[in-house]
Amino acid sequence: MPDDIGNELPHVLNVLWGRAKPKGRGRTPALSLERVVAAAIALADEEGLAALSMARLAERLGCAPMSLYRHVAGKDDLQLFMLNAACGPPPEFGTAPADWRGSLTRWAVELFGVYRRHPWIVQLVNSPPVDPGQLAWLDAALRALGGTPLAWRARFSVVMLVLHYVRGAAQLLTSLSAEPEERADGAYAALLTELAHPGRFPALARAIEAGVFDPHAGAAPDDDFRAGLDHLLDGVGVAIERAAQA
Amino acid sequence: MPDDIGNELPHVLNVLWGRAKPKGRGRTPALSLERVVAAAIALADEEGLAALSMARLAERLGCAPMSLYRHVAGKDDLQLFMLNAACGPPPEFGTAPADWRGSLTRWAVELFGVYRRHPWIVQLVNSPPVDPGQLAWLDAALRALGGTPLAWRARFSVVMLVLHYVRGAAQLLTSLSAEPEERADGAYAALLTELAHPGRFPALARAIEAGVFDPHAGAAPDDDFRAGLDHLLDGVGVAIERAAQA
DNA sequence: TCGGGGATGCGTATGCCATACGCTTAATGC
DNA sequence: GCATTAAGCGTATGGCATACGCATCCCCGA
Repeated sequence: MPDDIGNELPHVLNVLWGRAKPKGRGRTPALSLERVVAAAIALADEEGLAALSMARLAERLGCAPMSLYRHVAGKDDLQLFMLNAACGPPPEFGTAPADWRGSLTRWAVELFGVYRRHPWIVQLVNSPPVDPGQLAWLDAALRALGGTPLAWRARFSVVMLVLHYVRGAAQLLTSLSAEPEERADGAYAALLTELAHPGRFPALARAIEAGVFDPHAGAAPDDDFRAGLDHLLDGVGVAIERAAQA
Repeated sequence: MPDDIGNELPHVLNVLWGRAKPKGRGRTPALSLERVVAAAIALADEEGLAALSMARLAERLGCAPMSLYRHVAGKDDLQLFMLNAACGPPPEFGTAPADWRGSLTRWAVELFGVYRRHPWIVQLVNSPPVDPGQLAWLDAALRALGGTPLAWRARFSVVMLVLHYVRGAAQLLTSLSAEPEERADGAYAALLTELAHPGRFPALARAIEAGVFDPHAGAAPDDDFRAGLDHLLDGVGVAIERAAQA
């Protein structure tokens, strides 16, 4: 009886998966879960996750702080809903696309865009995904590898590899470009030049000299992301060839 | 005059980089920065980053909460010191080791160990590294590639690739195994089986069936980590061969 | 047409949190 | 021994999440 399990699920999950019963009685709601979540996402986008408090969210919605708790059980719940809504639908491709590399690249680039648009997502992923939004992305990535001879465990490993890369790259780029107004654009590069003396950190000093941290030298950030992704997918290609020969 | 720049640095950085002047006068300190940081690390290790508050830290040290502020300027400062201290020294290898793959593997495995021992590190990296501890690791990874024909920018890209993978893998493993006591070990797998119906998430459902999320089936977590790392380094190898031929 | 059940909106209160300010205390060097 | 200087910390403030309970208002059945 799988439905029995459903009854034991936390209420958040039942709502997320559309299992909550409609109520239809009582006072007409001025707020809705969707409005609350959308406002929370907008607030986090604009002012960062640290600025997201129930009080400030209520202020933005023009209601009292405690009103929010009629729609979300607590701040953790709210963040789960935010996560589910902010990632949006994954790119579409069939169950076993012929071009795994193109599909996975598209997946990674779009996910990168999501993380760049909503940088707070990276900060609040502390537990494995349980919402339909994130699981849809996971499913899409696994489907991108559907045409390859890899075993399921290997496919999962590859997807995690790409996911971690996308997350890390987005986080790095965000943290580098999000120095608010206190410092100029290349402040980090200048700071490193001052701190990383060649005697102590020879390789780092050479890398800095080469302009690795200089945002204006070299390629655009998105190109850097693509280059790293290509390295990564080269490795996946090796694994796929190996699996095909076995 | 580079020393002028030093005077403009935030005080935290001067302390981190050993540029703070000794004082020598006044009441003998009962606390020390080292003791405060060590206690904070222990607290975060044992009870998680969320449980780290100035009050609880003071309690653990047997002092009043406000005493801590004589050694750190605030909680952010404290966390920077924690980051610097917790990562420890990176593995040793020369400036241009012959075996880049072995060196980088060792680097990644040891860093993975650090993240597993101090899971909170992953949660508080929001800005680029400015402390000697983290920069030493960065330098070591760049040195691991010292014998390859890659350009500096490409080396940096590879290091970031590996770094992101290590971070992500550690975070995933921690979040999967850290379900405190409320649920059994394979609870997440069971939950997914319930939620991810094959009609909606075909690939995910098949992956779950294949036991991807089952902690007892298949390889040990560390082996999974090594397998993913090998995929990744295969890709790096491709890039290195390409650079050698050019 | 009109109660009454039921959910909504929210005022109040509690307890934790970081931390600014300034007083007390004690060690150093003259 | 006394001035100087920094350490330790008591108190207070303002923000935070959120438990609890009441007032409000709407749908539904009579």
